[in-house]
Amino acid sequence: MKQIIENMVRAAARTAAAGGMLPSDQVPDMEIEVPKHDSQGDFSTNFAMVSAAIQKMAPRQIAQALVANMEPVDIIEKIEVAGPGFINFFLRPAAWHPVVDQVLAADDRYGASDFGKGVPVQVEFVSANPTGPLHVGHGRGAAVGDAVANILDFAGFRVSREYYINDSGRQIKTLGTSVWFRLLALAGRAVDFPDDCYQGDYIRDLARQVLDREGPDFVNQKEADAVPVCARYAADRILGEIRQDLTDFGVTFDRWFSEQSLYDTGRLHKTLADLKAAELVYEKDGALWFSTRDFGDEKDRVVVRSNGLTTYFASDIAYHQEKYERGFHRVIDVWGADHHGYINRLAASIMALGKDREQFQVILVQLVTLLRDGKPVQMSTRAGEFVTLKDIVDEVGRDAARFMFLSRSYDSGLDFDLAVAKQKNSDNPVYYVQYVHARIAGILAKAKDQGLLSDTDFRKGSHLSLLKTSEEILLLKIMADFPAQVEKSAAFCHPHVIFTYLMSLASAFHAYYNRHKVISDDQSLSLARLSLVLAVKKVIRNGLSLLGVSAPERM
RNA sequence: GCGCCCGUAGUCCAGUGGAUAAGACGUCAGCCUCCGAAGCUGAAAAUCGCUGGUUCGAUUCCAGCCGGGCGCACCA
Repeated sequence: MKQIIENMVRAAARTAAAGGMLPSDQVPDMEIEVPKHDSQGDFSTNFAMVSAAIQKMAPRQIAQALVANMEPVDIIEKIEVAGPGFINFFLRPAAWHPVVDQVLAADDRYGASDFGKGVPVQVEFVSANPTGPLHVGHGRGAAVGDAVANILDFAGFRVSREYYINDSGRQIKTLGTSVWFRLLALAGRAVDFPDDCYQGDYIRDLARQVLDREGPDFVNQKEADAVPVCARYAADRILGEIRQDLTDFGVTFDRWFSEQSLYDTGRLHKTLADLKAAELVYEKDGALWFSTRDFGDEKDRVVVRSNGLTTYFASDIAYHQEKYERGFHRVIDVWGADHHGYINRLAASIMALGKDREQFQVILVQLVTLLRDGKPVQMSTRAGEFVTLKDIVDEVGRDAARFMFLSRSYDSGLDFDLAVAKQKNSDNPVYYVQYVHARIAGILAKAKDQGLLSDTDFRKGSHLSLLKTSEEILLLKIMADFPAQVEKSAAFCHPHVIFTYLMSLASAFHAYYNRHKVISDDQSLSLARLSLVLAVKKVIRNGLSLLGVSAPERM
């Protein structure tokens, strides 16, 4: 549609220049956009304003000259010059009717595109340490990462979802120590539980399991031998629960990547060798430093400590290098906002190893503040005081939780009030959208009872010209806009664009529903309207599915 | 001190250069003999944090302030 109008404008500019009504035939960087108000037409262009400098004429005069030389195509009802020099195009209802057939034909692919041109993209998200259950913050990251992956996939990228398991290093050792000490206490030994260990009840449960498994003699092991056993067992169990919680949240991964495997396969070693060969590292104070400063970082970073151990940063460099070697052209990491200080060094290392800055992107998800009756809930993983993702899914449901997490830009902090989210009835926006789907399902069921529906009825589209009320035209316009919204959402990796879109489509439908009867004595009109609402139902479903939210037939 | 994110109605927020700043919650006034009222219609409510700059045009871009959140390890 925009293309048609742009072509008309370009043609008019040529004609006007040839006829001497415009000094120049130069076409500037104009935009065809959808105005905010109905009174400003269906589309408008700023051609005249951006041409003022070139043409050396007042914008309104340019606009008049252009309109005088325009040959409107048949879907155009009228063209006006307005405001400072906008040219507004008003379309006939018939211009919008084809969208119904487009939706019905494309079905669950309506809105999909080849925008991404099959470029392989990896989205790595959640990647929580297997030292405790997932909490609310992880939930938001999971919802965002999964939705971004869905949207990119729908927009024509080749997407792979990955979870990076930090199963090596100090936190895992701390986990093992925590379990070990709880285990000793269970066995009746007098121990001082270290302050820097994890204190949650789940540690006690794990200790009990290890004790049952290993037998009573296990307490006589040396700490150095026992801790790794505890650590491995605990990490495996916790990871299994994380996986289950994510599955229950509707999130699955194509691959779970182990940090430890970077050591085991020699990948990390190879990366360090590469860095040395490329002279990107140097020794100072007994440690090995990466000159990330040369690539935009504030300072250089240590990759091998003076005690000989590699840093977490070193694993991350190897891991990301490995990602690109697997063929991903773009890598997107979803992180909590508290890790933002880490972006520059990782980006620096990626650029140092020969990739473009654009190939690496971090989605920073701002903090979730969990509230209960308006008051913040204090949380600490170490102290074992937190509301888990599982708790939330159990309480408010998967759909409501996901919709809530995606309701606003991840650039903003989010207040998640359990008391409000628990209300399973009115206030939750997810029901507002799902209700549209269920309502339409009800209408279609009724139509079927009355024998109004058959497969062929929807294909012909011959009755669509009967759709001409303002509410119907609005629905058609909004549906026609869906592919563009998906593309925008994909281009910026912003799932909330889909949220906002769904709210506006739902609002338009509810208004229509209250004003007009879909099924009436007029069979042709009924068929046209049934086609319309069936299309709406499909678009709602497609949008919800991008956010990982179900579209129920009944509620 | 340095860096990142955010300042838009009483509250939560959408809006990456355009014409009258969108929606939700809350408030007020209405709508079910009729396809699901988890819905709809209407009203009141915003000097878009402040000051400059770029532009024909700035809530949007730039700079500097002010306020809030989060980071600044040879931890992960």
